[in-house]
Amino acid sequence: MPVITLPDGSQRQYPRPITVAQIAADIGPGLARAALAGRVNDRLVDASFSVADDARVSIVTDRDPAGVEILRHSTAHLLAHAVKELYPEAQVTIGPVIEDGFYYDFAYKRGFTEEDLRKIEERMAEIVKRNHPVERTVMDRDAAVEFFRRLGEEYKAKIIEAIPTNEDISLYRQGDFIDLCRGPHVPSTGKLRAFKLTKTAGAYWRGDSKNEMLARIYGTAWASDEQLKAYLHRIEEAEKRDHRKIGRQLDLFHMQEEAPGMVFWHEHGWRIYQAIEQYMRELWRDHGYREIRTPQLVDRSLWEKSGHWELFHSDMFITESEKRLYAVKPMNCPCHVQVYNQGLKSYRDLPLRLAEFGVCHRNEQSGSLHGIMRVRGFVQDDAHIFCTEDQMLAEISAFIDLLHRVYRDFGFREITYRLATRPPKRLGTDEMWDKAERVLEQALNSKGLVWQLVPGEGSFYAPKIEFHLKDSLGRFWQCGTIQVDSNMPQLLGATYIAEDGSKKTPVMLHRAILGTLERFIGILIEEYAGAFPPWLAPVQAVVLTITDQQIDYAQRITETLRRQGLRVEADLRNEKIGFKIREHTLRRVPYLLVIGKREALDGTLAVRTRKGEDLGAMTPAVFSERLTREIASRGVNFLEEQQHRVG
RNA sequence: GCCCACAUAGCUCAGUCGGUAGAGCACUUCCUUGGUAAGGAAGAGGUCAUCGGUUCGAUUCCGAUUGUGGGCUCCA
Repeated sequence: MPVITLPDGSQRQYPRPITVAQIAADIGPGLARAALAGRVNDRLVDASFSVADDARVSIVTDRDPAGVEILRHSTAHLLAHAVKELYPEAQVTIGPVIEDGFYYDFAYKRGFTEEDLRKIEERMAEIVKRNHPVERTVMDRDAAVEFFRRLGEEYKAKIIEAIPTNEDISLYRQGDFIDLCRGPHVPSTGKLRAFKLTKTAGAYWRGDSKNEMLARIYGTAWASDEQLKAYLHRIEEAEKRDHRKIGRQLDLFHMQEEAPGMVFWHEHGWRIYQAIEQYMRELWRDHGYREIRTPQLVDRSLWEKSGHWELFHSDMFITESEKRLYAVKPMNCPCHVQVYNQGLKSYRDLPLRLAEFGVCHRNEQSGSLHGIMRVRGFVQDDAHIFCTEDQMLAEISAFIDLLHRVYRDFGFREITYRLATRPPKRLGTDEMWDKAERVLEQALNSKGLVWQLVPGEGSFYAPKIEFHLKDSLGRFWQCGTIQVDSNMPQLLGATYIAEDGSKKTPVMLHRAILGTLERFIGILIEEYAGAFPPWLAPVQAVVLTITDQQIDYAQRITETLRRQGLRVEADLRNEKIGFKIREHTLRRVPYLLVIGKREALDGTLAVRTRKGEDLGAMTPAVFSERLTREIASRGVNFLEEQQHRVG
C-alpha cells in the first residue's frame, strides 16, 4: 500500500505497487503524455519504474532540465540504434550527454561522412516513427559480458568487464537494439523529436592517444523544435563573434602559412595589446612586482637542470650554434631563478616578485593550434614570487584578489576555477606535492570559491589553480594560473639566508593573470564581439567631414585630440556622411565625430556613438574631457553599459 | 601527433560532368561636395595553396606536402 507524496505536498495511496507512468496517468492524461521519467526520493528512474513503498515522487517532463538530459541521452541511443541498422559492422562504445547535446563513439573501419550523417538522421526519424518501447532489463555482469561478446560488441564487453563482478548490469532495449546503460531513458522512441546531428570527429578509445581512433558523432537534442531552432541560431550568432573573423574584419592581426601558430600583429591589434600591457604594468607597479627581461635562447644545460630537457623536450624549439644546443625558452621560470640567484638573498628580501612580459615559444602539436587562442609563440604576463612557506597563503590570496580585479576591469563575470594536482610524470617528492596542493586548496576555500578538482593535470613541477574563461562558443580556455613550486628553486639552487642564519630554499609561486596576451585578446575579442570599451578600442573616435570645406578644421581637431593621448583618426574622404558613418560603425569605433558647416562655424563636434545614439554637439574640449574620464574609469561607453553581453 | 573536412581575386563566395575562371564588396581613376548605416561610371586585379601522377590537355581526377577548420590527445 504505497503512499505517494507529490511535489505539491498532496498524497495518494495505492493498493499495490504502481509505476511512475501510472501515477502520471492517475494525475491526468496530459501529464501521462508528457512523462519522460520519474524522480523517486530524489533518484531519477524510468517511467516504468515500479514504486512499492511510500515515497516522494515527481514526474519528470521535458520542462525539467533533468528531463532534457534524459531526452539527450535517449537520443544518443537512438543514434547508435540507427548506426547499427545502417552499418552493422560498426561497434558501439559510449554515448554520453554533454552541454546542449550528446555524442556517441563508434568503432568503425572509417569515419562517418556528411552524407552518412544525413542517412543516419533519416533513419533516426524512422525509428522515432516506429515508436519502439524502451525497456530496461537487468543481467548479472558475467552474463552481460558474454551477451555483448556474442553480439560482436567487444568494446561494450570491455566496458562491462571493468564493472565489479557481483554488480548487476542494466540494459536498455528498443526494437532490436540493446545497449548497456544506467538510464533512465524515455519510455519510447516516439518521445524523441527535436534533434540534429551536428558534426563528426575522431576520438581516442578511452581518451588515450595511445589507443585507436573511434568515429564520434556529435548531436544536439531539445524539448521542442523551437528550442532546437533557437539553439542553432545561437550557434550561428556566436560564430559571427569568432576572433579570427573579427581579427580580419578589424584588421587586428593575421597569421600565415610560413609561421604557423605565430601572430603578425597589425597596428590596431597592437594598440589593444599595448593598452593591456600598460594596464598590467601599472598593476605590477602598485602591487610590489619588479619588471625584468630575460633572454630568448638559453643553453641546454639550464634546461637539463630545471627538468625541462627531460620532461618538456618535445615542446621546445632547439637551435644550434658553434656546437652548443640552445632552447628557445618555453617558460620564463628558469630565467627568473637566474635573476633571483644574483647576489645573496635574505629573508628580508622575501617575498620577491619578479615579473616579465615573457616571450615564449612552444612547439605545440599542429592539430592543437587554434587562431590566436592556442599558438606557438606567445607572451605571458608572467611573474614568479619567491617567498617562505609562511608567506605562501597570503601571496596566493593576494594574487586571487588581483586576478579578480583584472577580470572585472575587462568585463568578465564568469570564471571557472580548477585545482590541477600532481601528474604521473613529475619532479620532487610526494611530501612537497602534498603541501603544495594543500595550500592551493586552502586558498580557494578561504575565498569561498566553487572549484573543480582535476587530478593529474598539474604541470610537471607544480600543482596549480587554473582560471578559465569562455569563448563565444562556450569553449573554456585557461587564462590565469598560480602554481606552488618547491622543485624549481631547489633544482636551480635558489636560496636565502633565514633569520637563524641558515641557508634555506624559497618556495616559488608561478603566476599569470591574463595567461598569454594572445589568448586573452582572443577571448576579449569574442566577449565584446569587437566592440571594445573605449579604454581598449584601437580607435576611440573618428572625425568625419561632411564636405571638403571642413578639412582644415577636422585636421586641427584630430591633432588636438591626439595630443591629449586619445586614439583618434580623421576620415577626410570625399564620401557621403552616411557612407562614412556606416563604415566606422562596422569597425566598432566607439565615437563618431561629425563635422559639417555648422560645427566648423561653432567650433563644435556632433557626437554619435557606434550604437547610433546622438549625443548632440559639444566642443572638442568637452568631448575630450568626457572620453578621458571614461577611459580612466575603464568604463564601457557612457551610453553602452554592459550591452556587449546582450545579443 | 591522430580522425574527418576544406584550400578559387585583398575579403565573402559562385563555377568548371577535364578544354587555364566569375559575382558582390574592397582597390584605382573620373564625375558627384552630399547632414548621420552603402551616390554614379569606368578600370585594374587570380600560375584556382605547393609538388608530383594520370591525360593530347588538370584549377577540376588521383597521390603527397603545407596550412586552415571541427573534434581527440596535449596545453596558457
